[in-house]
Amino acid sequence: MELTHRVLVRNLREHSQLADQDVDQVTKLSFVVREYEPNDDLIRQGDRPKAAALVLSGTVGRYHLLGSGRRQYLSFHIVGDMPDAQGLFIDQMDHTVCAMGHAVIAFIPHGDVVNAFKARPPLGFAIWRETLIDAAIFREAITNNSARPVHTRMAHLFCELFYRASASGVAAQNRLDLPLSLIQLGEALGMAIATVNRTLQRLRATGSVDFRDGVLTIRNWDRLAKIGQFDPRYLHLKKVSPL
Amino acid sequence: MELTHRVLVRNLREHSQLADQDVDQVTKLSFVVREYEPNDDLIRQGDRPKAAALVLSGTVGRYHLLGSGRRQYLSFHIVGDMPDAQGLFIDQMDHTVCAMGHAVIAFIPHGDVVNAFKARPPLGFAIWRETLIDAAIFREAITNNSARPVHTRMAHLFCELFYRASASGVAAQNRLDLPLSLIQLGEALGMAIATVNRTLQRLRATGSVDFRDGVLTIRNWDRLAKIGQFDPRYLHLKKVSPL
DNA sequence: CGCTTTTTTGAAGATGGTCAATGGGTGTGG
DNA sequence: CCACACCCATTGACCATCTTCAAAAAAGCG
Repeated sequence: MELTHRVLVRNLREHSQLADQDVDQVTKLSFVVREYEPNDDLIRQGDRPKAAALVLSGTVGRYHLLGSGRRQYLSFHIVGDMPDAQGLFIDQMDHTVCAMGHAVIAFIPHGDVVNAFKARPPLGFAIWRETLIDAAIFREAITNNSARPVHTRMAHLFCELFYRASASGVAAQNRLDLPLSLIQLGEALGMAIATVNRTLQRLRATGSVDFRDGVLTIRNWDRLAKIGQFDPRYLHLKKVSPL
Repeated sequence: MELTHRVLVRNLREHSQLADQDVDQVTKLSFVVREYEPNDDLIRQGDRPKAAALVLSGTVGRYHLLGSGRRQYLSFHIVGDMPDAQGLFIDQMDHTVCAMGHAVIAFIPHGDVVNAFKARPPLGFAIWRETLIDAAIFREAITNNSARPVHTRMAHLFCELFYRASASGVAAQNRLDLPLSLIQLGEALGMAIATVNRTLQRLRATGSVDFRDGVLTIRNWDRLAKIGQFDPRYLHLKKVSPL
């Protein structure tokens, strides 16, 4: 089985049951692989994509571009995620998907995916579930950015990213590659850079996390989860216990 | 055709093409209708619903409950919306759905819906699209609450609600029933009540909108849309031009 | 090495939050 | 019918947080 197919199956199984026939169906999907450098856009706001992106490695982000030129990052994605699965049934992109660090992406033609659904509805439901979990992540981001103080907000984001990475098996022990600048972190959390920096220092001082040079290090998961008021149920993943 | 079926078909057609067979399939869905008073919860965080809610009349909202007891409203829904369509493929609710004003809701068993998908995939795709538009609304809320100053933020929410209501045909001319208190408005926009009140006054002073006693009145749509930096494309609806 | 970009720090200023008090409206019970 | 209670809206004053601005230090990069 091709890497692309393995990655997709593995990811869908983090939240859905797949029968052997579903897996067979996945292996019939065609695709092309492309590589991206940091800050490259994969799909732009306004585009009408004909293929769905699947992250094979690296980190990608989605963002809205505001009139002022500022970006609002909406979510971040790692191996196995399909950051633009919504493009399957929504013609025009309302946001942009970009590579945060170096990233390898497989593109699967929409037609192939839709045919797979018709042949194996449960496979369609699994991908549908994927988009629904996506929505749950957005909801949490609304709450996070609207109702939580800055240190809680940042801790929550770190928890989410580390938890999801653990579920995908890409978090080595207590470390995670997270190729973000403080500016980008601020554009995700709705804070000014100065605040990002100072908040980061406060969190560091609690001994729960460290984030520097694009690497997130978890020093005390329980403490971090507490600071971030993190309850992973909204991610709807099968049980994982980071650390 | 029953009211429930008509409402659903009408709403799906705001964004999707339905063939006659799809409509036939819709009429086979069974349902029960229930009424709710303001502030009643329809489905709670943690529930595992067995039926999907369809709004027949009134306004419902979705919210996260925070540790402090504060709510964060995530979105509001009107006739035709299925505020918990996600429950179809996600077992446990990660938020609560409640009636904002008096509301009439039809509940359609999940089994019926899934069978309909299998019989008519395009119908499934239409409902899938519905959930994807939902996600687009959440994304916009992230940006709205994270990156826009309070008056823009409030104007944007008013634009969205009025625009969607126009598309559904429930906005009478330039007025819309919006049974929200200032507290709830604040819990949606992430502002303190005092700020909500003062922001409302500022907007009123621009002559673009008025919101009082649960009624939203649009006085100058273009001006409001400009203040709110509102671009309706993210709603993915067929063309509508309010006013 | 010089250049750019990012991180760090400081200080001033503004926006919005908190707190507290007032008033209007509605519903209930005496 | 009035008194009271309660909820919601309104307003003012004060204060905290975060933003903005500016500048220095540190880190990549040709």
